[in-house]
Amino acid sequence: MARIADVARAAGVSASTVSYVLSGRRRISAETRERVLQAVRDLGYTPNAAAGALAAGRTRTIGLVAPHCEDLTAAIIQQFVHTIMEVARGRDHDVLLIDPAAGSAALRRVIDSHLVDGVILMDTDETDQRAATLEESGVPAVVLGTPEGTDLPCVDLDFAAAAALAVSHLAAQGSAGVALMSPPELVGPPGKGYARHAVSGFTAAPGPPRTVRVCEPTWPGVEAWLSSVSHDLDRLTGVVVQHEAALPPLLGLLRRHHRDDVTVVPICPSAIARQLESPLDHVEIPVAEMARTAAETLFRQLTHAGHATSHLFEPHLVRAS
Amino acid sequence: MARIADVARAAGVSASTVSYVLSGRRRISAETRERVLQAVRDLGYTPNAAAGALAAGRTRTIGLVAPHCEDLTAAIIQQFVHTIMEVARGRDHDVLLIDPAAGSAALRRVIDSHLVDGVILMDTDETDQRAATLEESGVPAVVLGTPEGTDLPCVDLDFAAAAALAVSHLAAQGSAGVALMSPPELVGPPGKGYARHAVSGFTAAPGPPRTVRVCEPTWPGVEAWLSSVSHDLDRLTGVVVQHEAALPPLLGLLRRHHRDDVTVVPICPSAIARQLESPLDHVEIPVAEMARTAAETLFRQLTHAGHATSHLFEPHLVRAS
DNA sequence: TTGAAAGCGTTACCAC
DNA sequence: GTGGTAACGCTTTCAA
Repeated sequence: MARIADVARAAGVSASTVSYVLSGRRRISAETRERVLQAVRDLGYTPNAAAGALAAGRTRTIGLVAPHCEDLTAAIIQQFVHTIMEVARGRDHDVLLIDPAAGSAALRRVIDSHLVDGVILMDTDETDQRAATLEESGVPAVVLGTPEGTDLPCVDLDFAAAAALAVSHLAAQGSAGVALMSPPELVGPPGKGYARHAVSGFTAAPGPPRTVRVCEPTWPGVEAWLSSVSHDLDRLTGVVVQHEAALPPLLGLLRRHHRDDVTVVPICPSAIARQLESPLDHVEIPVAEMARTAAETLFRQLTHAGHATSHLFEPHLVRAS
Repeated sequence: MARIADVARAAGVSASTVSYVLSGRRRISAETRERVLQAVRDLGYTPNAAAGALAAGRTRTIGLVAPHCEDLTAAIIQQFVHTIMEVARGRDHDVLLIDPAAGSAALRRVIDSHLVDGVILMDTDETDQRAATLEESGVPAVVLGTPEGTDLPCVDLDFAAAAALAVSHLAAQGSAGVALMSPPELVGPPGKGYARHAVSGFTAAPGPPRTVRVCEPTWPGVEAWLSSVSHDLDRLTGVVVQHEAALPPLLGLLRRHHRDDVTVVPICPSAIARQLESPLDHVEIPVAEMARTAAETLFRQLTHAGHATSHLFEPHLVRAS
């Protein structure tokens, strides 16, 4: 494989000139540049990443801690990962996976060995050790979620507002009693911020009587959940669902029990709402936008070395078309 | 951050000794090793990955091309990715994501810049350009699926046998007419090998009358599919499903139409079969085992530099418990 | 059992 | 506008 010296020789210039042509960090005469680029093409030269990283002190790689899940949520995560990779590639960076199960140690190892220039941490807890580790390490980083006690830039949907929006949508339809179906991640410690935020937004919003219950994402789990909330409320007419994986069983069971008086408003990505048994009005989780924002917030730190800011997305209601 | 020279100084040895202690590639006296390790701990030394990669000519990183999907299949992919990462970490390697949408060019770039020591390519077509690129590049690699015209080691489930097994299971129950629900990926070019293999195994197996149709993974899509196959067959009593995302709508619609005379046998991971409306006998896709095998096949090439062999998994029927 | 030193292939500073 | 060259931090051969 050709090295930079080979290209330099072929083009009749020095190695540094080749480097500058390729990086564009120096003015090079048009003729010289053309000769160099021709030599690069002729020899099929591709710079050695390790050598570049060693010399320049940056790897052009970002680390990504993505959670591992077994249900419909996996599709969301993938969307996220994919979008982040898109942004990264657009800036000539690569993406290294960091094991979410390995916690702070994995982060420390990857950072200390200088494998990455920055990190995106998904799926943070309310008190997230990894976020603390990240902050203390000093690498550029962005977290998804709203962990407490960190100054790292966060990106998240405003889940309190999202739940409130769902309630007001149901209230406007004249709902008599509304239940929030929360994911098991609500219960901690450590709990997930988004679950807790949704509960507070749900509870605080004006409207009909309400109840909140956690649900297992299985058919029997949803069946049990339904009977619980039916006890909690005089009359159940609306369900706010913050638990994608439970949606197919919920819709199936409501239909089976002929409960078409119950309106379901999920808080979920539109891609998931579209795959359901019946199209539903929903509060959208703008996954791609959030991922893009997270990635761009990271790159802002990598390039301008400027301070990055958090971004809390406003929820929007998407009507079933 | 401490460098190897700092550790060497602190331990009163040379840098090479530190390197050897850490790599274990040379016998070191117990006392020296202890002193070195102590210094490593004291200074919090972590070797610089780029420097190591440059000097040793290997990155301890493997590349992974994982497909991007929007439905239930995403959970399978994640399981795969997660298992591969587990194996990689067990061998002190990291995993770099390679954009599946960027085709051969992405592979070439990653390989030519020596970002990775080997590659795992998922979701190959029957005639896969990327597999060809990979083979020609000469890097250690493993592909999932059975692309034609490559000598790269392949890992896959024997989908022909899997479909045949599903048919024989239905035949044993006295099924009168069986339909295969194929994924849209059946139609090419380029088509997916697994879809084509399933069709041939399905068709060739002895048993009741059969029909094969492709299905869109939506409720209307499945509705349309059901009416097509009902025309094809005198009497539909069994469905072999090679299309995870279509399972929830299929089960929902069969129930809605009170077709409990129809038995559904999916070819899918057990994790997915378990999340369904009703537990189903299914032909298992052993995702974790396949991922593990793929990763280990790659590492066999990385370490022994020996020739790796393909692995076609025998299908097994898993009964709903 | 250990050390010295020559690379590995870039980048970027300092000259010209 | 271009070239020389010293890093970057490690691995590994050669010598002792």
